[in-house]
Amino acid sequence: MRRVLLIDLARTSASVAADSARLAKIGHIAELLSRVRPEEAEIAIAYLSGELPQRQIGVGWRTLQDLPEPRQIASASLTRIDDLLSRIKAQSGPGSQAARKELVGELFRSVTRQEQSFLLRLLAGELRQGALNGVMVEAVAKASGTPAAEVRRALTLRGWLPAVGAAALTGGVEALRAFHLEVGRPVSPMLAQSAPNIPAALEKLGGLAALEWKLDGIRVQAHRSGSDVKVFTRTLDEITAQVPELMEAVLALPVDDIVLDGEVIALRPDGRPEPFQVTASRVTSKIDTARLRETTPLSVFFFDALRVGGVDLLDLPDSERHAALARSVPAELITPRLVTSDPDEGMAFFAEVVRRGHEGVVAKSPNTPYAAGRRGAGWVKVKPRHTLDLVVLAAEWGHGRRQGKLSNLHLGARDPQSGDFVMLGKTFKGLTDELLAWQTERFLALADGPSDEWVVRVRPEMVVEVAFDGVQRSPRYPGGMALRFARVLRYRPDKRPEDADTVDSVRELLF
DNA sequence: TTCCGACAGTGGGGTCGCAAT
DNA sequence: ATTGCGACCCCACTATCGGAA
Repeated sequence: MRRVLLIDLARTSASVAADSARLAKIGHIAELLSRVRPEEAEIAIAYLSGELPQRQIGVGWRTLQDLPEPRQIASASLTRIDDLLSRIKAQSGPGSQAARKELVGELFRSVTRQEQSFLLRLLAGELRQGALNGVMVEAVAKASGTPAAEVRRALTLRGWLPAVGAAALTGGVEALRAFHLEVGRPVSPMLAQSAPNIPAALEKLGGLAALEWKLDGIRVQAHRSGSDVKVFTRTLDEITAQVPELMEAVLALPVDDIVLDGEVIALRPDGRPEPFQVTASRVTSKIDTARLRETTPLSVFFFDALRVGGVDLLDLPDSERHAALARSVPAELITPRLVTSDPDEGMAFFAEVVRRGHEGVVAKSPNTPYAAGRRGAGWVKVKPRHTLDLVVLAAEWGHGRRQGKLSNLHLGARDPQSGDFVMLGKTFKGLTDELLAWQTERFLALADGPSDEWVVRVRPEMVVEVAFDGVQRSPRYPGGMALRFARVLRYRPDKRPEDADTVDSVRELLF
């Protein structure tokens, strides 16, 4: 059988994009995977799910501009492309950006137009074929003749689908079952769905739930084997060196073979949380950590135990994992928690958490095992929600399925002194297709002032009700503040711009 | 037949490190 | 010294498909 080349992936990707049915997408990918050589399976799975074996190679939209003309004959092998991407990633030091650009040029010169299109979307991180990890799990299962649940389980434990998929294709279900939690290698973290309030969250979980403080910090997964500690983020990147406080806390535990899940956060001396920006800055700074921990110390709160004393706990229910956590970690390092089925008790807990300045509450089903991905809504987060009536100052043309529609709105609050509007951020969220069509027409009619290729400025007449999580300090916007996670609730045709909320009322929410 | 869980897509603000200017 | 880019922290919401009910 002919060797699978890059052009075959590009064609498969085009077929996947052309069919909207998920089963058809899975069929196209599985067909290709069944033909790929074992030594190139990992590359094929990575590319077709929008990832690179190198993860990141330091190439973004800017480096991908002004690409050379394609060649006519497709011949590029997956191994050759993979080698080139590794060389691109390896560039560093002075001259590296020019060298990367040169190698990217070499890469694109060596492939056809269809391959260029595929590589461009792949490297830009926008495959837009309607298939990523979720579809690829099913495709791997189909091509390897293994149950999707086994693929999913191995993915949770290994955290990297191309490796799991390659193992399934060569070794079948036995190879999948050989994946275990490995201390020092991060597992895919369990994520939460959301609910508007505590009663809704309790109902989603079937009545009884463990409620925990939701801290606005950085998710951490801590692994300890003997005196060796490693700490990983939600995307499985290692940050051990940036969080010495966490390392020391884990080393002080009485158990030396342990994997914990939790959150690091910078707290003020009075125990209230610093703004998220402070925690994020502290955790990402790699220079002078010793001095930073004096000025901005980190606290850690664990909420789950994946392994204690050499025993894996992932498949146990939450209540048992938490009991194991409580036995091996001192109480002051455990996220405060209340088990209840009483909505009133739950709402009082929520109110108290918010009063203390924290982000909200995560409700957890006591029966749920630790699982990333599709195994139901075991965790549900609840956060308070603010709303404002703001004025649309401009709108940006959308991309992809929003092409040709005005999508992203510039939002302004009224300045009572000047009578002008002060921009507080943008949002594209909460808009239905119907609303997108309507606002495109409406804003083109309101167009006014200097518009460019992307931004259409409009007369400040439309009032829109916006929900958001909070107000943060901004170095970018003129008022010095910006909305966090803004989304549209509805337009307010009954309101005039003079009725919109003022910058002063927004400033009151900034602390 | 209808309902609902899971996915993919569409982008948001902020900060860092690094290389180029 | 400043600016631009890439990467990665945090993330909400809608449309769609297809299995569950």
